[in-house]
Amino acid sequence: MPPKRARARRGDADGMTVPLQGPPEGAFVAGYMAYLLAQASHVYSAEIHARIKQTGCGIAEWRVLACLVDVDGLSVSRLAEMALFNQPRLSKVLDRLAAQGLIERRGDTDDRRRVRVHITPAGRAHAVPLVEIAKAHEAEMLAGYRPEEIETIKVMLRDLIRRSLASNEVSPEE
Amino acid sequence: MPPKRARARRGDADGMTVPLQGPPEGAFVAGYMAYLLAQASHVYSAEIHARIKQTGCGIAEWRVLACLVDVDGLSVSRLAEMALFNQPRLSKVLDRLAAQGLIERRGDTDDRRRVRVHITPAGRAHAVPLVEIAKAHEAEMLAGYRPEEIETIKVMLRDLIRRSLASNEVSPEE
DNA sequence: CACAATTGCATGAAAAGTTATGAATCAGGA
DNA sequence: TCCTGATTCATAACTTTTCATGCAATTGTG
Repeated sequence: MPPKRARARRGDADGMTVPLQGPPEGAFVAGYMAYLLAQASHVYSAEIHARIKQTGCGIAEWRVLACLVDVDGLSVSRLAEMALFNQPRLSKVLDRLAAQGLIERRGDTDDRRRVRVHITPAGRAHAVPLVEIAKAHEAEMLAGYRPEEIETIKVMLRDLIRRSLASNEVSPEE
Repeated sequence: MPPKRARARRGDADGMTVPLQGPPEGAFVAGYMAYLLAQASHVYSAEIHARIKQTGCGIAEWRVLACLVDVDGLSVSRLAEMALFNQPRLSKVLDRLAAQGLIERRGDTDDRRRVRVHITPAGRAHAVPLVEIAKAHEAEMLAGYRPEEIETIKVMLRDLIRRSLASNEVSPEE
């Protein structure tokens, strides 16, 4: 057992240090939506990432497995979208997961260009406890909120996501 | 000038494809806060990242420069916190920025372990237009919201960030 | 003051990610 | 059918990030 890093703040299994305090007041970034979203994602997930890593699973691998527990048999590119990876990166993560026997690639018989990704029983056995850890973490993190507040936040985020996707779809001007 | 990828949806200067639609309804990840935050950050920033890259600046470099435009002369570790990098990664980004003459490292005279990072005039000249691009992007992205809605979202995010930092600080229950 | 512990940063080696491209397959006309 | 263009995924070459560690400076302790 490693000697337990002395007095580290939590959420740094990757040596990542979480900000003690954000940027100074009045700074550009402090009011910049893209920064707030990135910071929120970063600090909110720091602890769960640390816990996942402690199990020996990488974060990229965890994200893919979590998606596959939800919906199995996606094509590579759709899984990449869902896991927020570009396609070549996902291909390499899949290589690693396949090497561990956690996923399996199967050719699509209808469209033989396509490869469908399936989680194996071993993969599911690996992933399910991680999902439990994630659920427990979420419960801890949101313990200070009332249920309707949580719902409000999630609705707002989904709305922002929907609008962002809409913006990104519009024809590249010119 | 490169032949401009055909018909790409916006926000993929890095070959990154932005989801057409999130995960399926009822999926675990669809309701999982960490995922929503990551997805929101991802899709919201896709387009601005694409624009920044088109200028020839990398995203990591942009994040550091944006921070330095806000507050110059931070130490390496504090700048790393602000830019959401771990320390070795920031050190290497700084190497690249220094090689381009955009930043400068100066030893702290009080504490000679410390290195203070300063943006150079060339760095500022490089960064300021990028900040303008970012501001324009933010205005576009949030054009559909009323000002008080935007404020509400930002307040909620800052609150979530504050609470997350607080959670991360508590002694590791063990 | 001497010495152990800590802090701040850099760095080498290994791992992972990105970019550009290619091979295979499919789809839509002429 | 044959050809052109698009789609899906993998991969090679290159770049970046990570992990572990080392060195130097500072702090705390007796």
